[in-house]
Amino acid sequence: MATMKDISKKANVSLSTVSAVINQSAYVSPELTKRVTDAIKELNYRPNAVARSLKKKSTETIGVIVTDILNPFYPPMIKGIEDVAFDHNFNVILCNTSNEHNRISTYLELMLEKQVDGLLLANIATSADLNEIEKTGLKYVLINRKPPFYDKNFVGINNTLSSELAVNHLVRQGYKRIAFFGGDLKINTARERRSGFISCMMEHGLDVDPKLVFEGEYSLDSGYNNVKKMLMEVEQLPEAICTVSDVVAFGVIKGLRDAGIRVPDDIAVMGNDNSAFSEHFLVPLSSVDHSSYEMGKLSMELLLQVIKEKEAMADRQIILTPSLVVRESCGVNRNT
Amino acid sequence: MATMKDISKKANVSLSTVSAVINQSAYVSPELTKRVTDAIKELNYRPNAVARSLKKKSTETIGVIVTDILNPFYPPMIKGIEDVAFDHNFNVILCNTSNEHNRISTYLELMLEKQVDGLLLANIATSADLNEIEKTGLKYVLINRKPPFYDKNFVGINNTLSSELAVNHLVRQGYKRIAFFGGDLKINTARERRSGFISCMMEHGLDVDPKLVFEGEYSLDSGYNNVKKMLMEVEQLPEAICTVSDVVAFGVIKGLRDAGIRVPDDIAVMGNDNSAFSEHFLVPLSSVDHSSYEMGKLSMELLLQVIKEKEAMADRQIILTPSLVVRESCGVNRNT
DNA sequence: ATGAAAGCGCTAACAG
DNA sequence: CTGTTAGCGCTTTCAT
Repeated sequence: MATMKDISKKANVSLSTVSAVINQSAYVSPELTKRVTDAIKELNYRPNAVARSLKKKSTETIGVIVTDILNPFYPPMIKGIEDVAFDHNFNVILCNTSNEHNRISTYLELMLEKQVDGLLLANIATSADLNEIEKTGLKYVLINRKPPFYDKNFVGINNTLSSELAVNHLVRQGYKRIAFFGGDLKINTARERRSGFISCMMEHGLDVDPKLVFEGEYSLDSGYNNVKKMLMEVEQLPEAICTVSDVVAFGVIKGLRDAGIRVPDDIAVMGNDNSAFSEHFLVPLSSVDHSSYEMGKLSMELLLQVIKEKEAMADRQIILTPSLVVRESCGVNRNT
Repeated sequence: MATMKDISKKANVSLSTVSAVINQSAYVSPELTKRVTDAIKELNYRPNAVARSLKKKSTETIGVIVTDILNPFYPPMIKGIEDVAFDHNFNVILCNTSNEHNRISTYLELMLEKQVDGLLLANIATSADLNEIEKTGLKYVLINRKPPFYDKNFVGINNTLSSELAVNHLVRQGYKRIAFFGGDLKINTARERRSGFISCMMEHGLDVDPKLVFEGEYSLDSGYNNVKKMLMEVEQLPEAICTVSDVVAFGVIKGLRDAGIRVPDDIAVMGNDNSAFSEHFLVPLSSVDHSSYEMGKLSMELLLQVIKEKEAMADRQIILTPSLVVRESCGVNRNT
């Protein structure tokens, strides 16, 4: 690879002149400029970003840490991140922990060593994890989940509202006895969606049967297993099931099907997330869209601001508004 | 951030001693070693990978270029890549062209500047693209698709066989009049799958009606539109449809459904890819698994070898064997 | 076995 | 306006 030195020789100018034309950081006479650009072309010169980074202490690279790229929630988010990174000539180092929690420390160290300019982390839910992140001293923004009392840079979604949208739809469809298939209550999104469900039910003057409120995980298996459990333990089945996320809804529908229960004819099922595939699922899933592409985009834009700002800027929490997506899994309005 | 210099001062040893203990590149007396490691801990020192890279001319970073991370084909592949990268302390810079073909040049330049140790590129199908890649002088391996006459490092799948598996299954189910919904014939995978289909049909002594062989793209819309076309143009519908990929099959099934044609009762549909959601699709899709996770893994392993080898090593083409996955979309055996 | 010093390719004072 | 020079943080001969 040609270096700046090669260019300076070829063009018969000094190093700083070469640097000046490359970075347009100072006026250079048209003549010298041409000599330099010609030499660059001739030698097919490309600046060495590693050397530049060493000097400038900035790599124009950020790290993105996600738990499982196989989860359909992530690809749109990553695309959003990558799109704005690309527009700003930043690169994205992808770190996929594959749900192995201990990988995160290793990634954090690697990112530190590689001198990334910042970090984007999806689904950090515990103070312990947050601590590790803080210890790196890197700039960062959290996405989607957040640890207790977290009040720094964040972009997420109004989870309470997402449940309300779901319940309202179900109620409008005429369902009254509604179950909730939730997630891990250690995670704020699961807590908020659950409480949004309960309060909205009360708002409608509807009972929530404690036997019909399940905890679980954000996984298909969790939905499937909780259906089994419900079928065993509950004598009077619900008319509708409100789930904490689409993947859970997928599991629920599978479980119901396996038990010979039709969706939506016998029981309606509502998702939450609107993941890529819900539209094409066994039974097209009504859901609540969280626009994870937008989340990715906004989080990267926020991070970029944080990075550019020399002085620490005020932290910001961006909360997106979810929107209802009606498909087939909750049937047709019963009232009409 | 603490630097090696800080450590050397604190531990009262020379820079080279510090370097030696960090890299275990030379014997250092236990005593000095301890002084150094203590200092490292005390100052919470992390080596600066940028500086190291500048010196060593290697970044332990590779670039991965894909066309669209939203395509369910990619996440498993990327996961495979990332998993082996992680095991070797490599990082992955993700480049998502979002199907904007011109983005690829920009990414290539960025990767060059960032001095990545190598490149993994999925779905490079033209000689023009290949040329651009070659011009960078970077080490690379191609995944899945390949340009005409390409005989360098590659990991892909036996596309001919994938069609044969599909046809054999369909024939075994008793179908005789079988359509083929293909892809863009400029792409080798589409060509190979198509010719695999035709030759396997002939092998079985079955006619292939030219009106029942469609070109298209690897997209849902393509499948959908070709169904419409078929419905308009063909008087006698096929008993089964063999598709070039799952997304096409998705479109086909949607199109058939919209026309009131049931799958598999009226027409059977076979996928090819076995993408993540096929199992949960409207009608669970029978398909041919390409194990894209494995492809990702193997390609990264191959690239790592290429990078480690000082002398150019012989190029290698790894062709994986697909396997049949039977679900519901091709119905139950008609012969029994 | 340890240390001194040169240099990776670039940027940014500073001088002229 | 252009050139000289001193590093950025690290590795690696080469002496000692």
